[in-house]
Amino acid sequence: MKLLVKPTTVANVPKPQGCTNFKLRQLMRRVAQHYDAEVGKSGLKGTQYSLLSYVVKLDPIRAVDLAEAMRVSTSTLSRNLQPLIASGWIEVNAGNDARSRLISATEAGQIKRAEAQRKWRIAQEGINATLGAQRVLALHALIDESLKLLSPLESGEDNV
Amino acid sequence: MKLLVKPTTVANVPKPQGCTNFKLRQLMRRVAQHYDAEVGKSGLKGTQYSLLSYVVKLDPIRAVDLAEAMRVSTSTLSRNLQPLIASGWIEVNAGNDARSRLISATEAGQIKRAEAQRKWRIAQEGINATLGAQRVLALHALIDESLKLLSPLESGEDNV
DNA sequence: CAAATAAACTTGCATATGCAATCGATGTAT
DNA sequence: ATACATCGATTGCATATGCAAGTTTATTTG
Repeated sequence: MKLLVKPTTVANVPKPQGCTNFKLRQLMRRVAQHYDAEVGKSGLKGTQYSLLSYVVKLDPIRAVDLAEAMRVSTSTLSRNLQPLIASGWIEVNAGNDARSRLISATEAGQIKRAEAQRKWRIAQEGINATLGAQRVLALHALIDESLKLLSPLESGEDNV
Repeated sequence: MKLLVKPTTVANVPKPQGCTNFKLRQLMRRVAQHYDAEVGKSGLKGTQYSLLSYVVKLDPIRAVDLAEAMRVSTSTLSRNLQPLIASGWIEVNAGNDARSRLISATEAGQIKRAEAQRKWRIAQEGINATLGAQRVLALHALIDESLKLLSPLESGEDNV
């Protein structure tokens, strides 16, 4: 009996070939270009759109919390905020604590975000069309699962 | 009749939620950290390991061709080569053409690559273990398919 | 209360990334 | 042959990214 596809048992999974890191970067670069081409029409890079969107959604929020939500280092966040502050779309006000500050979206920022969101949707639908919704769904699911497995958002880690 | 799972027909695929661009970047950052932690022990960043590996494999190769193979812009490549040249792992020699140059790995570069590869393997196996080989395989396949669909490597585009 | 710790940000350093412009070398068409 | 287009590579500009170290403020401890 000749099987076209080997029966997949736990011990029978072929080893992945190639470097996950490199493959991810490759796709990320290509995808970023696609989004930038569309979202860029609003004056925002794709990354800036993501950041502004998170601020709008979580407004007002501390830098640490925003960094954790976006899973980016605080140092990166600190710097990535600058262009948006300079453009007047985001502002930083005093927090309860004298060391922390609260990040908010300005009036102009919310408007800009809404404008960019329309471009984003076009870009996203382009991806959905090119890759097929099914594939995009699978990719999203795989990414979400992988992130969970890789960084178990330590919350119940009181074990000492 | 109540279906637990909707039958999936072409017109019945739910729209993907969230931003593919952002999700990809999130995972890429996390994965890069994982590889850097291990490969870094050899003195190479994950990205530098990828670059050096490509040079070793395609040696000797022109910058344009290397950039296309790695799907990175020539400007990025031009700069990313610098640290490796400075470290003496890669060298650039004259090409046939007076404008082009040929990139090669030095003796030291090949040794360094072999050393880094051992670290890379550990990192990759860590990923395989954490995510599960099955999931990594699926992810790789999805990435490869997506790349093909997004950038049809124009080769047979002689239509004028 | 003073000293040691921890928390919240920021900064120096190094790298990654791409677009547009530039520069020199080739190739082509008239 | 000469003007124009192309190619191969680099550079200016702007952003993204993280680690480690530094600063200021708050909290915990002795």
